[in-house]
Amino acid sequence: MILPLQQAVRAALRDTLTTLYGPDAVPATIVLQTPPSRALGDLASPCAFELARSLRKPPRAIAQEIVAALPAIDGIAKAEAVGGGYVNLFMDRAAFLIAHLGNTTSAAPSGRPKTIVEHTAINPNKAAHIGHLRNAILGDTVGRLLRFLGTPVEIQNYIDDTGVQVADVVVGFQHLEPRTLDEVRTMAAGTRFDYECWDLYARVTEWYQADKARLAVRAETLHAIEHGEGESAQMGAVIAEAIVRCHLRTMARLDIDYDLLSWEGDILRLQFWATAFDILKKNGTVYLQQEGKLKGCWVMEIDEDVDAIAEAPVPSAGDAEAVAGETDAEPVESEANPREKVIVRSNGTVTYVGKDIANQFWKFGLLGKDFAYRRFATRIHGEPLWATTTEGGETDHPVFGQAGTVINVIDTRQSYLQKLLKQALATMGHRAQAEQSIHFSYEMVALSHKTARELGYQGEPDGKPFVEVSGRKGLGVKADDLIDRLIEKALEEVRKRNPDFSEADARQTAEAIAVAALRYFMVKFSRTKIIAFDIDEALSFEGESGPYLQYAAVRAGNIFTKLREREQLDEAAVAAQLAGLPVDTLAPGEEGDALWDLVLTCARLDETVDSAVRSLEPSVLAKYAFSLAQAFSGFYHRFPIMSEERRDVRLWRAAAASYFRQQMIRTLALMGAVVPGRM
RNA sequence: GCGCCCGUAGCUCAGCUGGAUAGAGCGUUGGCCUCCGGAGCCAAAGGUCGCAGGUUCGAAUCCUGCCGGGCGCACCA
Repeated sequence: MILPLQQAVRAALRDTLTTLYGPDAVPATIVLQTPPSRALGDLASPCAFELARSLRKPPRAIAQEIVAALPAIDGIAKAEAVGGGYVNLFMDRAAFLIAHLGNTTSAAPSGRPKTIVEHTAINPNKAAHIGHLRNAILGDTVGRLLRFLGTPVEIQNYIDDTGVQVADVVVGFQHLEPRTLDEVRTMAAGTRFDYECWDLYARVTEWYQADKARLAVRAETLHAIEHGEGESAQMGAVIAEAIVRCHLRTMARLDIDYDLLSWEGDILRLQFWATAFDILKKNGTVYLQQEGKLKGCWVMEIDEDVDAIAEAPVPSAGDAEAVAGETDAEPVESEANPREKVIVRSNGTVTYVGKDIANQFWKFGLLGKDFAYRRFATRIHGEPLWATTTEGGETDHPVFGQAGTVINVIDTRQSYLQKLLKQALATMGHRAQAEQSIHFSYEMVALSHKTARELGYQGEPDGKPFVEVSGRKGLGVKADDLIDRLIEKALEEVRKRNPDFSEADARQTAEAIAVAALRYFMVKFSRTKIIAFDIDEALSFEGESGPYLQYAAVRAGNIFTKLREREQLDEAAVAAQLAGLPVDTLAPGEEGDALWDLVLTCARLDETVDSAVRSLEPSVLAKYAFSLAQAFSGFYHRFPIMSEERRDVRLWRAAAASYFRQQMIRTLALMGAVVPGRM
């Protein structure tokens, strides 16, 4: 909300500097910052420091000249030269609060093209775990942030239904259990099919390890699935679809859902790859290697300096899952010949990179082909969830794809391949799309040693600071287990504090708290930080946590509950009465500064979202949310409202509380959390 | 070997495009519930910002080189 004001201030400063010192002296960008305390002002410019050298004058003198020459700015009450040479500006407090209270209009729909955000993309062969939660929560939050700014967003979830991971579970059912297709169908209809597959998948991994020759079974099965042949393929389809529905249920618990599920099988069957392959061959990006160990493969040369293509990282699609290497990693490659990446194997099958290129082409509307679409399920708020399909489908589907920007949420271990993808796009002449292909990368979620031990993991003490989650080994915290434990813990607290709650109310409140706790936890670390997941830390509802944010908002709400009971005053009435009040309460001084500090913090939501989107860093919003709650909690304890006798003071304080509640509700909504009535 | 990421208080992390005494949570110590809910508030203790150079009026922040740790560099996804 103070963004427009900042623009006005910058413009005024620029004009003033030009008048005083000539156009050459004006810095390219006028830096504005926030003074460390409200008593020092609301906005500060250190421009006098920059000018000091060229003007050969002390910064303080320059600051004074600027202040004297600065024209009146709407919304700014006064300017001062402070300290060694800062130009500090003070806002008109009362006018600002009155103007912003109750104003929750977010950015108007911009004319910007659609942004596709692809996230989740869990292999449909087992239950979701905490690593997948980080992906989905980050992706969902980015989508919300973009929408807040008025950008049209399409959320996609890529389903790798034809990969080895599904094949492995098919192998498990066919060779370890063994089960018939019908038996698997029956199991798949159960509620915890994803958990059953979790265990089976781990057993299959052990089965392979016991005898490497068994890997041939996997190869056969994978081939059958890729070609849609026989019972293996049917079983794979049954498994994938059932597991996807499990994942959707899990994510829905966190208020995460999707516009479209794109199935890899459809990409294969519709031969999206063949189309992309033609283009790649035609311009030489991909060529047939005639000799060496890659003889017979279609390969792409790897440009070591891919970053030259664009600033932003890379695009992709595909599965965000790491497959733990089962053979020892062979680091260095052999000869010094240019490095090549296999796109089509010598047996004619396409690698992940190839499929990804085709998918990325489609997302930008560059493929000249489209999927058919079917209704797959009903979304959380009632709209249909669409899925791609190969043939038939329904005609009344929305337009999918054709985005201006594509953000793929995939963990950082895939950065190398994402780079290749981006390079491929650029090489094929789609520079703009290459630049708008953004790899939203984040570090993995591992387990703290303590939590790993609690899960029964007795690994060799390898000295590493954390234990890696591994779907293959079945080592990890399942998403639903974690959510259940969070709800359980929240329920205990809610019952203790609200013995009068009905069972349903208590349950609903506990769920809201659990969601806030989990989502805040996953978003509060910056993307580049490895989360060593610790169950006790995640279950904490104190300090920097989601429930702390909700609690602050609930308390603000309680104030208005009381005001309504005792004075028939609601938030709108408070806002309406401010205009005629004396403004002494807001005047500089202990209370005025504290109250104003809270108001100004509340006002920073818009610029915070802006900054979070520009840096693609949701933790910026989380940190803001926490500081917002802290600001209110401190204020709440220092300045009581109900017991304050002076009417004007009481109303100004109530106005600040109301503004806080409004902004905290919006902030939490951006993080997919709600504020319960009581907690 | 090459590439990317991390290294800030005992622990986990913030620190925006360089700027005013380096912040928070947890933990520790000590206070605060006849008064809008203690999932809270206040206070104290605790830091060579990995190391060394450089740029700058000014560096946790930018550049270079080291040191320590993680990840990646497959005809796997």
